[in-house]
Amino acid sequence: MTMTSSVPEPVAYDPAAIEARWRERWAELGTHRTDIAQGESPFYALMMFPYPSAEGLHVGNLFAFTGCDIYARFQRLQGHTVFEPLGYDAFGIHSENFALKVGRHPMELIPSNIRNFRRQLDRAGLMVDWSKSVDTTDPSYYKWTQWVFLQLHKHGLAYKKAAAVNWCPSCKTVLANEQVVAGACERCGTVVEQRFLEQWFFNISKYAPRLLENLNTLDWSATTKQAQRNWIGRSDGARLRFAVLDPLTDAGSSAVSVTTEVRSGSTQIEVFTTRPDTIFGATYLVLAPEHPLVEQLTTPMQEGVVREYLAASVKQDLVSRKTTKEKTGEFTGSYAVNPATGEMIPIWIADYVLMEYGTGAIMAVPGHDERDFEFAQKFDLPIQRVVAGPGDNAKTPLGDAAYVGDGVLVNSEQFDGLGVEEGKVKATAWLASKHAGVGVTNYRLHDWCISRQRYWGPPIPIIYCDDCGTVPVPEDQLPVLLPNIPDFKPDDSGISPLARHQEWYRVPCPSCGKQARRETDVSDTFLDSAWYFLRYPSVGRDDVPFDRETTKKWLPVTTYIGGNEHAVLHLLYSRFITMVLHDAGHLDFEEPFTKFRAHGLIIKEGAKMSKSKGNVVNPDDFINEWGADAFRTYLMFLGPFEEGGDFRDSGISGVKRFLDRLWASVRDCGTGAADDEVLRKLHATIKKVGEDTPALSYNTAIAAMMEYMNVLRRGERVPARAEVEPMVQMVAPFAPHIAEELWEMLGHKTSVFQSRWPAFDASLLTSDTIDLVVQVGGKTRGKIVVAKDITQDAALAAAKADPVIGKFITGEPKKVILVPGRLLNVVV
RNA sequence: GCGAAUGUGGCGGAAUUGGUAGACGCGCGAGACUUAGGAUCUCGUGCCGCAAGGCGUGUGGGUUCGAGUCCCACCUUUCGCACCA
Repeated sequence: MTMTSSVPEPVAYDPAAIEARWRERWAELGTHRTDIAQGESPFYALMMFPYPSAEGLHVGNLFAFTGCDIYARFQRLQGHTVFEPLGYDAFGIHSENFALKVGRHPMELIPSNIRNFRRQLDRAGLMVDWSKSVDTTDPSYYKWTQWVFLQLHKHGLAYKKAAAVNWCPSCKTVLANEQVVAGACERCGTVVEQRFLEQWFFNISKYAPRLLENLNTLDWSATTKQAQRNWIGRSDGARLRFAVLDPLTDAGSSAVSVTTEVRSGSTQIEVFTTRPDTIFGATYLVLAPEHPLVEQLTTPMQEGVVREYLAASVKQDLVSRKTTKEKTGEFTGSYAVNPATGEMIPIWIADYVLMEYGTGAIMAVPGHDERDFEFAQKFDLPIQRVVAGPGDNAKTPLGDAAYVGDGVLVNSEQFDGLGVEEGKVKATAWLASKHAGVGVTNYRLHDWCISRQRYWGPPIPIIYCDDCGTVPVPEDQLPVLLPNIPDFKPDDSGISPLARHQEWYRVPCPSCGKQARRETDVSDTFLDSAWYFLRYPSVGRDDVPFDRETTKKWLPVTTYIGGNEHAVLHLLYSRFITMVLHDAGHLDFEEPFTKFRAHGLIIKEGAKMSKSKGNVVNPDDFINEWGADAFRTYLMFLGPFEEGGDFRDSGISGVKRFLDRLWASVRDCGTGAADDEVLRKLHATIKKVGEDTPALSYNTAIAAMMEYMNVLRRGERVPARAEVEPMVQMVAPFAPHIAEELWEMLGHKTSVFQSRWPAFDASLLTSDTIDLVVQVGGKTRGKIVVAKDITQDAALAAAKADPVIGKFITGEPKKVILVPGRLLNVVV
């Protein structure tokens, strides 16, 4: 070292130069490549792959990726072989709509978007192994997406049916239920219409019980699990059968004598209820307008009004149907028999009953269901109390609202006096014994419609042959390439743009060789992303979607970090596809993500960042001005990772100052012995950062390192090398470029990420004396320095002797409480 | 309506099992060094008060020697689901 005489200008921290240098070195040395075959102690750190938009990387993307990257880098310092891949989810309506808007073809737009994303991602300092990336629009990828479809088809889990589907008139495509938000298209906000189209569905509802059950075994964010539980929507109840009276014979006469036995052979209406205990209060039935029995049950007298009602309800869009509180309906003219009371009850139709749920028919118990009550009031139908709440009896009038609370059954013959829960069980058993019902569990989860009448997706690998019917494309003929067509704009026909291209869809039948035609719909983007994590480790293998041995070694994913906006879409579909592939013998695990953590949202000035608000932060600008290390660290410092935080432009300066000080500390550090007090703080910091980082408590980990820096440099002291070296390792996951540079400055020849996380010396963290807090009458009055194991009497004496505290202790204490190592409370 | 969160200085946010509320950072104030400072460093910074002291974690009660933390009743904001029988 050259010193004294002419003092040389100290080398300042120059993020731009350092970061460029380490980007190159990492690429050169392949630092971020994971040896998939040799990996010992494999650790698969997954982040949700982005949609490569034309706008480029969003701060929200970087927040998520950085959080995952820190976790992954920390695990690497713990000695794991970490695999951190990233790819692009580039198919889908979003890309296609954008391409249409700017008048370019997605096939040329997406690659340029990806290049831009890659440029931005490279600057962020992620430890991503780019040799194992995926692009869902690449035939070498979607070949296997089509393969996944074929596996479902092979196992009877993919089927085609004409169904009322959600149709977005603006995007001109079918939407999954999950993509309809409050009756409007999730993407463009247009009100969704009902249409009847032939669609491919995946039978995910069959897996509902398992998807629900398995949640208990997963280490996932509680909010995410809860969202999935709600979405799967289990409810326990019963299916009950109501015999319909023959309108010609029974209903015509005024003195109807009805047997309480359900007569076999007669028309029956099956309902689903969660309240079989209230069967004695069922005073009418309601069918959904689309219910198949409506036509048969409508009497000639009611035909006119029913028809009118049906016509109106079909026209009505789903929004008003699903959100209007005002009840509407019509009487069909027919009656059914309440199997419990034997009474004749009218059958109505109303659109507050949904065909998609349960059986599409309900028994109405207006006394104990708010919706039924409202309907009964409006149409003057009988309301019967069968549950008595506290203070009520069988005769207490219901007033102006249904009673939905707990209580005991009344007006229910042999069930009178039973509690609601017991009543459910006994009533179900009784009805079952009369062959009028059976206890069942119902799920809200619907089958997954995967057909999209659009262009920008993987063609569904199916061929229709007049002789052979629906024929799956043989696996050895995959991929079914998406043709490059100029006219990819969808129209109103409900038919995919691919259907305009005979040269593409006309193919020989794989089975008989006769002229046949391809399915012209493409599959939902969520199918692309439902299996991508299986592909990463096996990227490069063209013969299999995922290599058996590699998959065994690397999956399930060790830790998945992503946004909670995918709690019920992507995450549920991924679990489903994994389960199916497991059942088909392709995987030996059935849950793809052992641990999942949802990160929070970055907001700005109290609002979500959006172009319309003009509060979008461009990561490039910040990285140019402050460096990627400061930007990363700031993103993690502004709030708890799992909650997100408020991005303030001025906040980053504090983090930059911290890195400047760290830089100067290493640059100037001496070879002398470490100071004892500093060393104690260092080891406490190693402990804290080592605990907070894997807990994703990044903000407090950074705060702890800042605190240490304050101690380290207090009074402009020159730190010792031993005091700063572990600090470089601790900061490395957060600010990898500067850490590498400082590590090198300290004389190391290999990457800091080849080192091991510093160990802390527990013996340095304990001391013989402690600061004992003294309270008098519960109020804190000060603290005294005493021996760690001081007795209560000695502590009291010391407190009395303290000039400040002592004056509060007047007279003989009533009570003295010593919490060893913490505090003394003197009650006077 | 149902479900899940949330509420702490001027601001973002810290606080083991109940045990010094406000760590860390921004901002702000004072000072040092400077031709200069939007650089750097030092000190200060919850509120009221000259002080002693008092008051302070959405509101109102409660338990406790002691409550941001536990219990009861409300209120705020956010997110998810929403006529799911």
